[in-house]
Amino acid sequence: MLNEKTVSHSVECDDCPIRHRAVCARCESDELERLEEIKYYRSFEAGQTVIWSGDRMDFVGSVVSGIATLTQTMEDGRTQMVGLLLPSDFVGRPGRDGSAYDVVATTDLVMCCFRKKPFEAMMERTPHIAHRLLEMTLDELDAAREWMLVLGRKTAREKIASLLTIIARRDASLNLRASKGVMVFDLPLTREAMADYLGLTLETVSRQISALKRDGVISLQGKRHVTVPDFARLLEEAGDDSDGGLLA
Amino acid sequence: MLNEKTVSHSVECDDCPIRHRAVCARCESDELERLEEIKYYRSFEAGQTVIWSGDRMDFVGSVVSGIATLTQTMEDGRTQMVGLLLPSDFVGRPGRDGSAYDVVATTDLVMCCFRKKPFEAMMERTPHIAHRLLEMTLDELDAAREWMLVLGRKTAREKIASLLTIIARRDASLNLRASKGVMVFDLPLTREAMADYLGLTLETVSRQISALKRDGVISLQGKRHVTVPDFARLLEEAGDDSDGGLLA
DNA sequence: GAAAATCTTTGACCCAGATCAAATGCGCGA
DNA sequence: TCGCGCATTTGATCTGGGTCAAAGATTTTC
Repeated sequence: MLNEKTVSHSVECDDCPIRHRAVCARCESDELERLEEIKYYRSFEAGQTVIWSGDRMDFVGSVVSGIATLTQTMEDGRTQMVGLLLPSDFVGRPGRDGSAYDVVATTDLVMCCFRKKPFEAMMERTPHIAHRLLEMTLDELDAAREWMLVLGRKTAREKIASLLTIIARRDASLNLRASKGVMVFDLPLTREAMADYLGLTLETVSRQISALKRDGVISLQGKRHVTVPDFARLLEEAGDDSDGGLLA
Repeated sequence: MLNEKTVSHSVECDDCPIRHRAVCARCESDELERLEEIKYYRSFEAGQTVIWSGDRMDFVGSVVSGIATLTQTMEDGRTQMVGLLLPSDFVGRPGRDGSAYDVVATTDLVMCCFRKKPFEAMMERTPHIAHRLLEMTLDELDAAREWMLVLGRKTAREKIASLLTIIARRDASLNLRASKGVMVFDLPLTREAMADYLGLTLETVSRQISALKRDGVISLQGKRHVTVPDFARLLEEAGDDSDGGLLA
């Protein structure tokens, strides 16, 4: 049941929902035209693996819509999520052949891809792309380091609150809303995926979510739809001082 | 007792010990000359703070010799190390004013610095620098993600073994030796610093080091000098399959 | 629309690592 | 050489989160 497909109907970059945030964000219209020549779309269904760790990767690309996860696995099966890929995030690494991680679509996913060689060549001639990619990579590095604090030093309750904080923030920024007061959003992850992100077991995730609900920090409609009555309270529970610091 | 000093005696880039690994690695000699005009050296003593989190940073630079740490601290004092800066590693972020982390010299430290504005301007005109910086940032991102697996999923014993693995590898690569068989090196970190890196307490670090010693995985001469009789055995203890994967 | 397959919650118990506390070095200045 | 300060080790005890087990919920399949 392999349902990945290469979509042929071309979409104009001008109308692209991630036009101003992706790796192409800084491109002038002539540069965009050349990118348009080498791009193609791929769709994946929820649950499908986009790339296996160790696989040879002959493309790079951006998430256009949907959500994917980057995961590392030890031989004995322990797994750790090391990245959450949201629309506009970049997948793949110029200058390296294999993927170090599994990339899995957690929702239906559309990606804007470029074959690696032509993209690398284009990057050489187009500082706007290289510059934007550096900026995005530095942001990801900050996010990864922020996450190291979560994994290394926070309690289970703080970890859950931290994850909710991130998802709420990203959802707000995607929908151009402010990150304060009452916030409402959907959890794009199963309890197990949350556990893999947080370095916990799924049972602990479930228990801590119940506890936050009991204490009025959040309320749930169904299993996935979350209401946060007071975002500042959630931040407190996450152990973050009001500043924040995670990338948008 | 502030003993930082700006060293004025200029050192030729050609003779620089990090010439071929730092952000300037790809530069041609004319580019190097222009870099040489805007560079200056700073020295720090062991224990000194190079930059405080939140400080305005008006320079960027490379570690020339010595070791520094990047750490994050929560209001209640919990701290997590998020990076270990070794010779050739880059400090600071073009395009951002403040530092997000504390940078502390753990040994005597020499840095090759550039004022941020001139460096950013130079980066615009010099793709070799931007390209190398992107490459280094991608490597750091890989290292950070590798570390997320350590923090999130490994046991205390595996964490210690993982840290020893990294230090042994980096030491070997710096001294152009192979990462196999018998390895000997110095620990550049106190037990407390190791605990901050690993998300453990210093007592647990001490106990696990004693256990590895008891089991013959390592032996110690003094508190800091380590002998690993069989590196493959140490890798096993770290839970890594033989491949490795951490950056050099 | 009933059965199957998932996903989620909850309970009981256990253990790895934290916490609290006390020695034991070890280097350094007077 | 002595004694003070600091890093480290080791012991005793506690606990947050893991493990094992069993019900619910919710969605999918036919």
